[in-house]
Amino acid sequence: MSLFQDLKLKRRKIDSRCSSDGESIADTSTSSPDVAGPASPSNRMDRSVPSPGLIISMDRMASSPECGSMTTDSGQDPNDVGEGVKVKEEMLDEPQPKDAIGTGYENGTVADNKTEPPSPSPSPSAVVTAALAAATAAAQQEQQQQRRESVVMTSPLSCVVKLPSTPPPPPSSSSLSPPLTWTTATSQTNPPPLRCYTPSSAANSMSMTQQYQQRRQSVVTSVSSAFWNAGTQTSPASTAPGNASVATAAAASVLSVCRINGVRPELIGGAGFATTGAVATCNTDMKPPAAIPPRTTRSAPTVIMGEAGGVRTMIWSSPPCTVEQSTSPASTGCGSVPSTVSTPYWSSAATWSSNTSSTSSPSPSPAAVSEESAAHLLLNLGVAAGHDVASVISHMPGLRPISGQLQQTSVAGSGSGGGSGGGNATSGGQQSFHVPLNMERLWAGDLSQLPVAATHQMHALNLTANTGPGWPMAGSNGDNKSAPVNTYHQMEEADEQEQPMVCMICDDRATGLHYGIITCEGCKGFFKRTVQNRRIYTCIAEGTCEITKAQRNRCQYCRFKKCIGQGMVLQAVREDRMPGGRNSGAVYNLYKVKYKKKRLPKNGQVKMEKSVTCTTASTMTTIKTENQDNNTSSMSTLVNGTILKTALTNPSEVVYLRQRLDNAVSSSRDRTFSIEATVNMIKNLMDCDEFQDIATLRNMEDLLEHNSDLSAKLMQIGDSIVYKLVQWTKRLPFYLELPVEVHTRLLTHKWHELLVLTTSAYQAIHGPQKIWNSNNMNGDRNEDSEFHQEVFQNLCILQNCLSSMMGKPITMDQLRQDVGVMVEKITHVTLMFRRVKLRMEEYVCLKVIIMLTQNNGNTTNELETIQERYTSCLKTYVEHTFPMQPNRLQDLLQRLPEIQSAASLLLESKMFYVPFLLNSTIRS
DNA sequence: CGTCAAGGCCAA
DNA sequence: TTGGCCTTGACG
Repeated sequence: MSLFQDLKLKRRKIDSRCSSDGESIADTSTSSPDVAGPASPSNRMDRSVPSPGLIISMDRMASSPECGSMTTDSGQDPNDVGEGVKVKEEMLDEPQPKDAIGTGYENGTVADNKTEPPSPSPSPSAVVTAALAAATAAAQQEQQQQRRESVVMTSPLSCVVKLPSTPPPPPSSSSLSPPLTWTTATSQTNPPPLRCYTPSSAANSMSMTQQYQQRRQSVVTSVSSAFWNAGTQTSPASTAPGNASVATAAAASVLSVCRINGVRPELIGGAGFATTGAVATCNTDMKPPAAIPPRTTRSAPTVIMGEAGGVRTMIWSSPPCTVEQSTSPASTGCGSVPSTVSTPYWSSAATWSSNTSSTSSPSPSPAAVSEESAAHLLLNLGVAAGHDVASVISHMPGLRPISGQLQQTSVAGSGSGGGSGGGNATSGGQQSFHVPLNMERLWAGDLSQLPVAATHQMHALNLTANTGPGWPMAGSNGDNKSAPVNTYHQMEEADEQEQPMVCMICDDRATGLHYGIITCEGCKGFFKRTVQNRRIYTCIAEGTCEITKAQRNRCQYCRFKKCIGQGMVLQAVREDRMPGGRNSGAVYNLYKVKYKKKRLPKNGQVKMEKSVTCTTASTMTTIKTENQDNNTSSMSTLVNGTILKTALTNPSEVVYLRQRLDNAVSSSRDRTFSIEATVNMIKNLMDCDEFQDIATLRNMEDLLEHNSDLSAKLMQIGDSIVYKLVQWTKRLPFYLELPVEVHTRLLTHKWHELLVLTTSAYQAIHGPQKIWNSNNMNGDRNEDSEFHQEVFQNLCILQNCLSSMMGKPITMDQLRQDVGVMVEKITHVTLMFRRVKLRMEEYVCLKVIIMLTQNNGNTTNELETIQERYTSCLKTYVEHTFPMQPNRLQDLLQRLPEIQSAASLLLESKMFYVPFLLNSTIRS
C-alpha cells in the first residue's frame, strides 16, 4: 500500500474519531471584522486577511488625523518627541522581533550615512531610502508576525500611533526655500532619520504644527499603506461604510452581481485569471492610478461556472491554444498559456458588473449589494470561507450564495463526506458556500484564501487538522509512544489490508494519484477527457448534485466542479498528450497531495514518523538549512515529510510551507526550465508587477501647479514609489524565500535601478513609436538621430516641468550639466529596448535579475540561486520566442550595466528630477 | 529496475 | 461516454 492509501485510511479513522474538527474551524467564523482585538489563533492561518484588530486600528489611523492620541494607550508621552530621531527610536523600540527591524532600516536612515551610496546631495536618496526602509520595516513586521503566527498585530500599528501628537521643536538649521528642500537642505551634521522629518521643511511657509501633521500623516501613510495592503484584498477603508474602495466594490460585484450574458460567472478552477490591479493594490491613501484597469493574465485553461435561467453552465474562458500569438512560447503549451491578456475574467467581470446596471439581465436581477456588505464579504472571505460563510452571508442584505442556496464547494471539497456532495451542507467543516478561488493569486503569494487552502490541503492529504494523540507525529524519539498511538498503530495495521483507498470525488475505489488528487479510474478519465476536449457541461439542477459512485454520471457539471474543487490540476492534463514520464515541476507544484514516493517499508510507519516528527518551530530552520545544503534533497525532504508533518502539527502553516516548497522546487541551480515552466514563472512575475503603476506617477499636475507645497508633493511621490516597490517585492514569488532584511537591503540599494529599468521598459513598450524608428535606409545615422532627438525631447520635457514646478526658468545648459548624461543613458536604454521590441516577459525577468545583482561582491547563495533561476528563465523564453535572435539574451543583459550606470547618476542627481524622469505619461 | 502518473485503447 | 486495463517514460 502506498502512502496515499495510508493517509486516506488514517484520515478516515481520525475523522470518525474526531468529529469536532469542523466545529473548531467554524468557531473562527464568529470573529467579526468589526470587533477589534487580537487575532485569534485561527486567524493565523490567513496570512493576508488582516486581523480584525488590524483592520479597525488601521481604519482609525487612516481616518483620524489624531493618531497621536493613541500614544497614551502605549504609555508614551505625546510630547516626548522632539525630532525625527526620536520617532525612529520609538519605532525601533517597539516590542517587535529583532530581525523584523533588520539592517534595512538602519541602512535606510540618513544617520547611517556610511551605508548610503556616495552622493553630492545625500538627502534625496536617503529620503527615499529612509522611507523605503520605514515602509519595509512595517512590511517586515507584518511578515514576521505572519511567520511567527504570534498575535502581534498591534506592533506595526504601534509604531505609527506612537508618533507624537505635537510637533517637534523647530530645527535650528536651514532656511531654504521649499523648492530646494530636497536638494540642498541636507545637513550632514543633522541628517534626517526619516524623510518626513527633514529639518529643512521648517522653512516651509506652513506652521510647524501643520508641517508636523503632514509629516506624521506621511509616515502614517507610508507605513500603514505598505502594511495593510500587503497581500490583502481589503483595505482599511473597507471597514468604513460608504468608504469602501472602488476595488472592493468591484470585487464584490464580481462575487455577487456579475453576468455574462445573464450567467453569473464563477471561477472554479484552472491557473485562473489573476488580477493584480484594483483589488490587490487600491489604496485610498496612496491613490494609485484609477485609470489603470486591473491587469489580468491567464495561464491555464480556466473554467468559469455560472448560471443562466436556473441552469448551471460551464464556460471555458477561451480556447487556451488560440490565445497566444504565434510568436509566443506558450503556443506549445495550452496548459500554461502566459502573458497576454485575453478576456480577463476579473476585469471583464468588473465590466460586466457595470454593464449589469445598464442592461437588463435575463437572470434574476442582481441584488444591490451595499459597499458595506461587499466589504464585509471580502473581509470574511479568507476567514469564513472555510467555515461558516453562510452565516456571514445571511446577515448581508442583498448577498446570497450562488444558486440561492448552499452548494457544494468549489474550493474545499466535500471534506470527510467523500461522496456526500453538497447536499449535506452542514456537515462538520464542510464548506457549503461557493467562494471564487483565484488559485493563481494564491500561488503567486496572495494567501488570502489560506484557511480554505489549508483546509483543502488537509482534505487533499486525507488528514485532519487534529493533532491529538491519535496521530503519530512525534514518535521518532520515543516520547510519543503513548497508548493511543499504539492503539492507533494496531488499528491501522489491522485496517490497512481491509480498506481500499477511496476516490476523493465519488468514493469509488481509488487507483492512485491522478492530476493532483486521489481518484478512481473513472474520475481520472472523466477529468482527462473534459480537459482535453474542453467540454462544456451544464447542470439542470442547481449545481449541487451529489457525486457518488452511483450518481457520478448523472451530472457532468457537478462532477467536474467537484474535481476542480477537490484540487485536480488542469495543467496536469498534457497538451501534447505525451504518455508516460513525469509532469514538469511547475505542474507538480500545483498538486495538492505530496507524499512519499517510495513505498513504505514493512515497519515504514516508524520511518515515516521520523520524517514528520520535527517540531513545528523548527520547520523553517529545517527548510532553510536544507535549501542551503542541497536543493534536491531538501525538496525531497520537504515533499516527503515537512508538509505532512506541518499538516499534522500546525495546519495553519501548510500553505506557507508549500510556497517554500514551491520555491525550493524551482531553486535548483543549472536547471533548464521547460518552456511551460518558464512561461508560468514569467507569468507569476508579471502578475506581481505594477508596470504602469510605477512608470506613470500620478499627481504630476499637482506637482507642477502648486509649488507652495512642493516638498510635500515630492514626499508623497517618494512615498508612492516606495510603496509600490515594497508591494512589488512582497508579491514576488520568491518573497518568502529570502529573509526580510535581505529584501530590505535589496530595495534600499536597488530602488533606483529598478525605477530606471521600469521607466525605460515602459517607454519602450508603451511609449510612442517614433516615426524615425522605421523605414530608413541609413540605419546608424538614423539611430543616432533618433537618439539625439529623444534626448533633446526628454530634456525639454524636463526643463518645462522643472520650470513650472519651481516657478522660474531653468536653462537647458544647467539641465544638461545636471542630468544630461543621465538622460542620455536612460534614453539609450529606452531606445535599445524599443528597437528590440522588448516584451513584458523579458522586462519582468530583467527586473528581478537586476535587483538580485550584487555589485559589492556580497552575493549570497540564495540570491545567486534565485537570480540564476530567472536568468535561466529569461534565457529559455528568449530562445524559444526569438529563435532567430541568438544574441537577444546577451543584448538584454548588457543593458543592465547601462541601467545601473544611469541609476547611479540618478542617485547623485537632485531628487526632484526623479518624478519627471520616471513619469512616462508626461512624455511624448 | 520498480514505481507511478501520465495517455491510449476499447468493450460496455 | 464511460471506465477498466494497458502502455509509456521520467525518476529514484
